[in-house]
Amino acid sequence: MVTINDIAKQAGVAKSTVSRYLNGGAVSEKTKAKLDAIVARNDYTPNKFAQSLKAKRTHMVGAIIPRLNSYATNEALKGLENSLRLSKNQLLITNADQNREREIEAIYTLAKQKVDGIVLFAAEITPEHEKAFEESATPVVIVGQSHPNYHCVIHDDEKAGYSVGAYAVANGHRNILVFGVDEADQAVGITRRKGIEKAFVGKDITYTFVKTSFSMMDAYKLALEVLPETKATFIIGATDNIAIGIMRAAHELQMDIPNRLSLAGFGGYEITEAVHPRITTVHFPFHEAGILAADILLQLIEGKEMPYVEKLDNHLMIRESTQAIK
Amino acid sequence: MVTINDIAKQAGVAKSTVSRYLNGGAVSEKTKAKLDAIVARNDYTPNKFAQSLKAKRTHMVGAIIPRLNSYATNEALKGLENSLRLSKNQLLITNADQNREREIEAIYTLAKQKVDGIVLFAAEITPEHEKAFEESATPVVIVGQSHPNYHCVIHDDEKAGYSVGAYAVANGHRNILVFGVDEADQAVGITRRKGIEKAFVGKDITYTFVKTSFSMMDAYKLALEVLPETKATFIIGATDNIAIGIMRAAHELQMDIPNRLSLAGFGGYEITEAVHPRITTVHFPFHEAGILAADILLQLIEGKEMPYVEKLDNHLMIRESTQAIK
DNA sequence: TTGTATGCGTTATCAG
DNA sequence: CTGATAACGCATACAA
Repeated sequence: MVTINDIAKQAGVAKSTVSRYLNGGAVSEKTKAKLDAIVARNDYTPNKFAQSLKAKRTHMVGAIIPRLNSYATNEALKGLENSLRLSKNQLLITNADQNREREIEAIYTLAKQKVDGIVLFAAEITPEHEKAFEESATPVVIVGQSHPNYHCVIHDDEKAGYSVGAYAVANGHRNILVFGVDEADQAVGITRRKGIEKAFVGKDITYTFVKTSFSMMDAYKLALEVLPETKATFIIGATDNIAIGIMRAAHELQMDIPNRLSLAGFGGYEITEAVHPRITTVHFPFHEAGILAADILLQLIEGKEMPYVEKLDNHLMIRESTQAIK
Repeated sequence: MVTINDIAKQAGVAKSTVSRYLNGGAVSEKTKAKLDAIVARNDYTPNKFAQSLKAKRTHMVGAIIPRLNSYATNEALKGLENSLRLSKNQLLITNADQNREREIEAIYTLAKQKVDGIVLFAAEITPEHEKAFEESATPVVIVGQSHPNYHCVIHDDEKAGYSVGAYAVANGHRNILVFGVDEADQAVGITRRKGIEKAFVGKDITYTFVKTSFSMMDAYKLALEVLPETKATFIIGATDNIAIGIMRAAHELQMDIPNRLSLAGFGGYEITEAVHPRITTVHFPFHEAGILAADILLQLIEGKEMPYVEKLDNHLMIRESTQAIK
């Protein structure tokens, strides 16, 4: 490995001069030219670890994601990585695989790696999370959930829920079935649901709520039980994945979508456009969420003050899986 | 930040003793007990950078992936990360976003970060790749493509192709349409196709090949053009994504699957089981590929010799999207 | 503008 | 079994 010392020797100067040259300090034109050549010839690059040891700045930021194959986090990750790359930072992705302990562990691991900041794609913020953040003393941005003590990038889940609920009502549906998730997930389990229900207030709607998980397969199985008995004409899945699980069950049960049943989801995943019929859904700006998270984190790392909550907009996309009651 | 020096002072020993204690060297029971307490109390952890500076070993390995939302790479990544975590290594994921330049750039970036090794999920290995690997002098494992100069974990694509081709033939299909991809992707574009075609040799098959990309949308658009005219009774998509694109087009064109058209794909993606009808496909052990890649890389880092090619098996999963000719 | 000296936190060597 | 010391590669205060 070629070090700053090798360069200094070849150039016949002190290594401190080379260091200055590298970091934009005062160097004479002549030595600068000489160093230009020598550095290029050896294609020398400074040792990041030696630098970090001094500078206390690693130019690495960690991301903790709940699982790898989520359209939402993947899109956000893309935005995040891109912004980070432009500002010469490296993204370190850790997959917690839906496991809370691994999520906490990841915070500590990343802190040990001395990342400059952490982006957490969260379902839930527990006291253990807070403790871990406390101890690691690292700037944090949370994506997808809101929390009073941390900087958050969130989606307007209440609006999203309301859009779908109001759309169903406006199209004459009076019996509506919702496949939701546990309240542990604040954004989806509580806020989004609240938005949906708000649309029903004072409207004489028969409304049923059943609880499932984020898994396509679980939604499918539950739908297989629930659908045959339902009188509902409009079904809302709390995510597009859930909607797809429901759709599969409906197909197998020969319940035509949208004639027998309207179906809507949330997310705007690519796959909702590839199935038949295409699924009505709410499009969330996941990519922008990633970019925004990078922005905020970078500012935080610089020591700047930032607003605690950034709420992103979303909009309903009406497609063939839903129709008005005749 | 609490350092080895602080610990040493508190314990009234030399820091070298603490270091030995930390790294399993010879320490008396008494000082060991004392250090146990002090280290715990301060919850001291060694500074990774100072360690890396000495050890020339960062315990980080880099993964370069072509894109984030690929079922295949996500599964492999999961296996990879898990194995790495068990051996106390950190995974650094870099998304090249289908861009060859960014792929090359990533190799250099990771090398600068001094990762101990690199796992490349590749579509194609160009001379630039080779050059980058050469210069970075880092152990490399390539997943999904084979190359004579590097350690590779590959799938038996020829067998996979043959399975599907032979299945179609055995079920009486005589006119077969294949949606393939460019030959730049050796594994899918050449080997897999070769396997398919091998099954047709000497069988009096009318065989048509059309070329598309890996994108679901592209396959859909192409299918919309090609399907109306085709006399084929069996369609093979080179990946499950392509198959899904074809399926959407078939739905829109009111061509019933499987009665009018049998449809098969490759991969075993979860989504093939969630659509209706479920798609016949070849299941590849992506997760195992990741685990195996981690294994090999770790050995390589230790300086051990390893076989250059590991080929993984796969098997056909027959589902409702295909049926025999009546 | 340049060079010298020192420290960052750790591990390894070697003498005690 | 322990401690002093050098070394890893770099940045910087200070002197020249």
